Amino acid sequence: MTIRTRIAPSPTGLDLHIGNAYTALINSVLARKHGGQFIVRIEDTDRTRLVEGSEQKILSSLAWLGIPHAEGPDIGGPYAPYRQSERLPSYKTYAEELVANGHAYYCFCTASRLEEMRKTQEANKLPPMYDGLCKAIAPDDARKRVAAGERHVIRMNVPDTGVTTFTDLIRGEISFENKLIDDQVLLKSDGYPTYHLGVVVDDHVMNITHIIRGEEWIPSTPKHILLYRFFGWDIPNIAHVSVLRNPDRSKLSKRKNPVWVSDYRAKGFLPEAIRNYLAGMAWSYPDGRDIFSTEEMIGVFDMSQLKTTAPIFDTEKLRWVNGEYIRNMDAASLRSALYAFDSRIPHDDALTDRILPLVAERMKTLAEFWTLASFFYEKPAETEKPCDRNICAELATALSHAEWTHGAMEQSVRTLADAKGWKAKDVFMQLRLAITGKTVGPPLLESMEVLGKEESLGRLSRYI
RNA sequence: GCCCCCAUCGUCUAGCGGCCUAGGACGGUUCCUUCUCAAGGAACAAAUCGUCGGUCCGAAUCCGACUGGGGGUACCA
Repeated sequence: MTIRTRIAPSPTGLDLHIGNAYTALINSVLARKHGGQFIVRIEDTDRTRLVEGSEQKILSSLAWLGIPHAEGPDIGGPYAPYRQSERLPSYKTYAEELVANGHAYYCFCTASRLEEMRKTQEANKLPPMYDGLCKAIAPDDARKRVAAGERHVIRMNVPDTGVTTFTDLIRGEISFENKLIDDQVLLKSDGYPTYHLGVVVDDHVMNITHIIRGEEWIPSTPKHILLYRFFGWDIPNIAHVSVLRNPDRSKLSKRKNPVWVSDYRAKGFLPEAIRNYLAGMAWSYPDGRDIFSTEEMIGVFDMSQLKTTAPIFDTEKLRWVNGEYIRNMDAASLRSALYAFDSRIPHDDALTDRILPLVAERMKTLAEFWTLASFFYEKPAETEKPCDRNICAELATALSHAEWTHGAMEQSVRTLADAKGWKAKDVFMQLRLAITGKTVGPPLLESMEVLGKEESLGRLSRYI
């Protein structure tokens, strides 16, 4: 049997959540390792939280990240449609089937009654659960009320005795007492399924073999197990990966951290670096190295080695990983990544290729290119510190006679400093300020070589 | 409240009963290199393996309790 995995994001955010990217990567790696398929299914069943354009963002971020899918709403596939809002009749049929054989029932309770019920339960320190009022309605009566158009939902009929157990691929056996499982709503009054019905039906119908999702879903898994049993379906393999956390240890949230993939893209992170970092959050490379490609990961990936502890998303380490990738990139790739990232960079390949060796090892993100290299393109408006007129004048004279190579220029600067009894360090700093406008940056003389004699001396002369 | 998951340096982790006086990486500190900043090299600091009990000749590794952290408790996913 071919392995089929999936992610099922709901289009309720601005973009692909980094946590979704993390589970997507793991799902994708497992499928690829076994020559299977990784699919994307959009779970747009919450009409109130739907965000315009979210689905497109999710799909494009997934593509940008380099996590390709075999089937999805954008490219179709043998199990289309891949958008739950387009599969409504299916859920209704399955829910009705459950009602017919007693595993679910119609519920006519209003929102206000449910709210009151919960308040009472809370006051009495009871777990907030549906009290089963509508379960007592005779099936014929319930059917008549539905036929008459009364507003209703369909709830699953959870047995009130026994234990539901499942084996998590990375956590082992997990059990829940049935009496603590709520009679979950399966079909909402607007005709849309809840997550629980939708996910079970579609995972079955789409032949998903491995469900890999965040650990926040562990408590609802017994409901899903029960549904598989009610339907008489085989239960797929299930694994819950840890959630990513904020530095304060709470679940990663947009209030405390950037959570959208586009945030990281905008900050100048590379997709391969993000994938590498995310992979390291979930799993350790067998030989302990921190830098590895997704292809290398696929080669040695083992589900049972997935982490059980929820890691803190460490932006510093991500920056380091990104820097490693930038340093190891070939010039052409880095060049085009930069052009795509920052529109201010002129598409002058020859010039870019002369600048890159000077700045690439100083960058941790693509965004840092401009802060490091803008002086190559724009005359610095003013320096951070005032330049010494006398030193600048002497430098201009000395350099105007020097051969325009960094070696010769260095000789000339050092000779001047010696002759005048100035500290070479100070002279270099004056020159740096005059040329680049900053106290830090790429190697000065090499930079001046790129800038050219005329431009360099021109900048220097402004301070004379 | 109730249910569930988790627990090794600040952070990410290696470790799956003896190889551990606990190894690596990020970050930090110091030094080398050096025209600045990086990168690179060297070194240092940093974990009584959450606590307490067991099991065992032997436990970071197995079991239990507790504590701590996290998650879930919706006609949200």
